[in-house]
Amino acid sequence: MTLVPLHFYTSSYLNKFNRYDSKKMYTLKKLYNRLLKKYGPQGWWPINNNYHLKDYSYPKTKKQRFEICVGAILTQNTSWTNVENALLNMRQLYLIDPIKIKNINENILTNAIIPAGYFNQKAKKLKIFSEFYIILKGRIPMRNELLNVWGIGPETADSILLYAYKIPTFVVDAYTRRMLLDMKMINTDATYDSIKFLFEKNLPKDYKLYQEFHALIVENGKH
DNA sequence: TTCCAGGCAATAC
DNA sequence: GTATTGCATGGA
Repeated sequence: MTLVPLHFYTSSYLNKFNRYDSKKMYTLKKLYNRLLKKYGPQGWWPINNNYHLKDYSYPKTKKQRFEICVGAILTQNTSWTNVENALLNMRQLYLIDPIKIKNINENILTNAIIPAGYFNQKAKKLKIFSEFYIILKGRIPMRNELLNVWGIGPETADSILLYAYKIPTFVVDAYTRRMLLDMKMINTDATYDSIKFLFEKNLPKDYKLYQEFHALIVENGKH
């Protein structure tokens, strides 16, 4: 399977649906096109409260990369508006920085992220993740390394890899599962990894496509 | 008032 | 190994 740019997924491409595509592949591509047409590009991951539509060059700086990681942890089971308020507080304290987070008094950090909910747990998670991040020294983490960090589960790990590091790994969330269940493409007992594999097997490994697809699924889930 | 959001770890069975 | 429970704010 060749790498296909985002623009390739247009209705004209679907009209030329070819016999080498599997049924699942066709279904997923059709789903993607339907969502993209309905909601338009989503511009994820938002950086500094800014959605960069059709610009897949982010993160542009190390600070932006780390901000995505922080946001991915803060948004666990929490609405993004609450996370934005927590990030706002953190920016005012110059806390979008792994060394600052590692060294700052945990109570101050906790206080800053109160709007994000689960603040005691998340403060601890940010501390632990920051130490891990510092040790990386800029190296791209392996998925298993991320999963071994306390507080980082499969969705957070994949979000970090996909949006902070542009690694084409598909992010599965509650909306994704619900949607595929409705489409009868999976059973209720499908594991996270099996759902992730379903997308990765049937779509080109294109980080732009995965970034947009996951964001569109979330947007659709909100409706 | 109740329910749930861009999950995860700990505990129970 | 799978099912349940605690974590917590803010908006609908």
